[in-house]
Amino acid sequence: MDAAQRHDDVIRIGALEIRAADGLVLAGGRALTLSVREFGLLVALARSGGGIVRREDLYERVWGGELRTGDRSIDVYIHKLRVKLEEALTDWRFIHTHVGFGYRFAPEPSHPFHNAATNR
Amino acid sequence: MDAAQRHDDVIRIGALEIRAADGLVLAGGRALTLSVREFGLLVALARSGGGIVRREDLYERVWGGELRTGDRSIDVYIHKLRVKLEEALTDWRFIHTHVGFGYRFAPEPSHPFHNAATNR
DNA sequence: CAGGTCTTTCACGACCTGTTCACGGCCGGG
DNA sequence: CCCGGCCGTGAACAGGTCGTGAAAGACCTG
Repeated sequence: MDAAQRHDDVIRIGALEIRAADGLVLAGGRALTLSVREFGLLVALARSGGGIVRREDLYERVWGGELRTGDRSIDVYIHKLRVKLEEALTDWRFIHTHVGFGYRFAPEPSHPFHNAATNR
Repeated sequence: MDAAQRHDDVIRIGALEIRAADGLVLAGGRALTLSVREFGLLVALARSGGGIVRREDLYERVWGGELRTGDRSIDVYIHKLRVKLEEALTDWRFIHTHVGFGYRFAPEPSHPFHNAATNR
């Protein structure tokens, strides 16, 4: 049950509670202050059931229209979201980058209990 | 609605779950971080039903085009995949080399027992 | 208008990737 | 033995992708 659980328009993931209808996000009970883009991005990610969402799809769902080559809006807002989430729920990481694929939303402890940092 | 949950695109082999559509691979529940080539190679292997895949075929399916003589890309990425799989699922070997023929994908315990006790 | 907030764009740098080399082990044939 | 083909593996390299801080626009509100 750490996976996304859709209940009408209330999404619960980890210590996050997203009320899509109200435009409200609770992190561990406290309300987050998000901008429109930040909120849209969060909802789009949270609704993807832990799968990887391609940047093109994210852009289309949140911004509408097609993602132009060179547009870095997504990166910037992913960053902003990460900062706010991290600020609210320390030692949890929600947004994971999959280079060349897109982003994945899932709660994972930020401390690597079994370090696997061997990239390459 | 979010088209994300498609069972026809999910391959399950041993403790591996490959969501070909999402570009996502779960090893024992945890998400694996693969590059595009690594993922393509894994999918190509996993879709071969445990049979041996010739290097020429692998190259054509993953890289596209013909395998040039002297090209060692496949070897390198087979290695990278092995490392990541092994790191995620110790004591299981998935990629088996058949010298002169190609590679075969199947979960086998890394410590070969000759007992009949081995189920599958 | 003036000030504040939200978005987009820019610039720089760190990290990631795919490819190619280089070296060495394994193995069967001469 | 020695050789040559085949494969494992570490490393170098060039280019691409992504993270991030800050500037430049847009927008909204009184």
